Amino acid sequence: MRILIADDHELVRDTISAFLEREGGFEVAKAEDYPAAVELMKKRGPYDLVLLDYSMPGMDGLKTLSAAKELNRDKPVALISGAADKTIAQEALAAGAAGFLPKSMAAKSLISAVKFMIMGEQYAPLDFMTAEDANANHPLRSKLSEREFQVLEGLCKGQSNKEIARDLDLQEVTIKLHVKTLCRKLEAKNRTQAAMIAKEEGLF
Amino acid sequence: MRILIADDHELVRDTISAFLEREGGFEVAKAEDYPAAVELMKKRGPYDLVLLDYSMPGMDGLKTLSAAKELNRDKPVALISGAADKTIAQEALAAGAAGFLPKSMAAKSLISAVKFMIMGEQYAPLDFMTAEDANANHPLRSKLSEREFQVLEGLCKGQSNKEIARDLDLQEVTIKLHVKTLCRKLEAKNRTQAAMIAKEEGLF
DNA sequence: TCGCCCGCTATACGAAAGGATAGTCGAGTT
DNA sequence: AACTCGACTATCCTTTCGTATAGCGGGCGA
Repeated sequence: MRILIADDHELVRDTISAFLEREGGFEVAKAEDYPAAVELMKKRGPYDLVLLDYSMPGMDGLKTLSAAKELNRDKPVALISGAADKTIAQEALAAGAAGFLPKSMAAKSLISAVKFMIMGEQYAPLDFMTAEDANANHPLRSKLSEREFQVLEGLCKGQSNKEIARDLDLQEVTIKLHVKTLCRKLEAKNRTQAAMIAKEEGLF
Repeated sequence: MRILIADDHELVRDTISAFLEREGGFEVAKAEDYPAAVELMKKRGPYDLVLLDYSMPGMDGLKTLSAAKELNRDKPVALISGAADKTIAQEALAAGAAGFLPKSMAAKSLISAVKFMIMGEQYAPLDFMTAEDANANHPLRSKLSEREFQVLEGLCKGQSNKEIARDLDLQEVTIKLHVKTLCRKLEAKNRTQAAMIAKEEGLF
C-alpha cells in the first residue's frame, strides 16, 4: 500500500510517515508542499491514499483538493489539519475528500483510519464531528449579545454601518449603537480595533 | 533518559514520542496541555528534558516557560512550535529556554538536538535563526511601499490617521493618501478591511 | 537635461463614523 | 403594577474617513 503525505512541517511529516511505515507497514512518500505533492502524483502516482495538510504552501482550500483527486485518478485523497474546524471538515467531505484527520486524533486511530480510507470509505472522527463549533461557545459569545455578535461579523467583513443595517434589516443608527457598545465591551476604541480583536480570538 | 513532551495535538505528540523512543531510546512521557505537564513534573519530575508546545492550552508565552523551568528543578525546558517566528525563539532562548524546535526541522535532527539539550547546551537550528523574518519578504512587502507598510501597521493597531501621523511624524493628509493607495493595492474597500487582510496574511 | 515617478504636502468637500441623549416596545422580575 | 433590561429607533452634532485635485522636490533612467 503506497501513501503520499504532504505537510510543510518536516518534523510532523517525518514522524507520522515513520509511524505509518513501522506500525502500519505502509510505503510512505513525502512532500513538503502542494506543488511537490503534485509532482509526485504525476511521476509516481496514483497512490493508494494521499494525505494533504490543509494549511501548507500552495493549498487553497477545496479547489486544490479536487485537483489532487483528479491527479490521483480518483483514488482517495484526505485532508489533515491542526487548526481547522468542523465546518471545513464537512465541506471537505462534501467536496469528495476521503476523510478529514484532525491532528488532535490519536496516533493508533490514524492506522485504522488510513486502512479504512484505502478501502474506499469516508472517514472522520466522530467526536470531532459532533463537537460544538469552537466559536459557538466562545468567550466573546457570553460577553456580547446576539445582535452585537452579528454586527461584529459585519465589521470583520469590512462592511459599513449602512451595509450591515441592510443585511440585518435594521436602521443604520441601530448599528452605530451596537458598534459603540460592542467596542466598549471589547475594550476597542473603534471598529477596526474591534474587528482585529475578533480576528485574534479566531472568530470569523 | 526521561523526556516529557507536551502538545495539544495528540497525533503529533504520539508520533514524535514514538519516534524518540524508537530512534533515540528515550523514555517519553506525554501531556496534552500545560496543566497536565505541570502535574507530571510535580509527581514524576524532574525530567531530563521537557518539550513544551508554544501554542497549547495553558501556555502564556514566556511566563509559563520560566515557571516550568522552576518546576523541573532547572533541568532543561525547550519550546517546540509550528508557527512561531525567529523573534519569539530569540526571546525564549534569552528567557532561559534550553532550545527552540520549529516543527519544520528534520526528524533526525530532533534526536541530536534532544541529546544536545540534555547535555545542558542551548539548541536552535541555525537555518531557522538566520532566516529572514517571515514578514520581511512577505508578498505584501513587494506590493506596498515602505511608508504604506508602516501605515498598514498603524491600521492594524486600530489607530486613527492622526495617531499614525504623529507616530510617523507626517501630516494627517499624507496618511490618508497612503491609506487610500494601500487599500487599492490590497483590494480593500476601507481601512478595516485592509487591516483584516493584513491580519489574514499573518502580518503584525 | 528632460521627463517621470515617488513620497510628501495642501485645500476642499461629501460621506461615514462616533458620541450624547431620549424615547418606544416587549419580556421577564419582584 | 411598577420595574428593570435589552433591542431598537430618533435627532443632533462633532470628528474622522475617503476622495479628488494640485503642487513641490528629489532620485533615476532615457
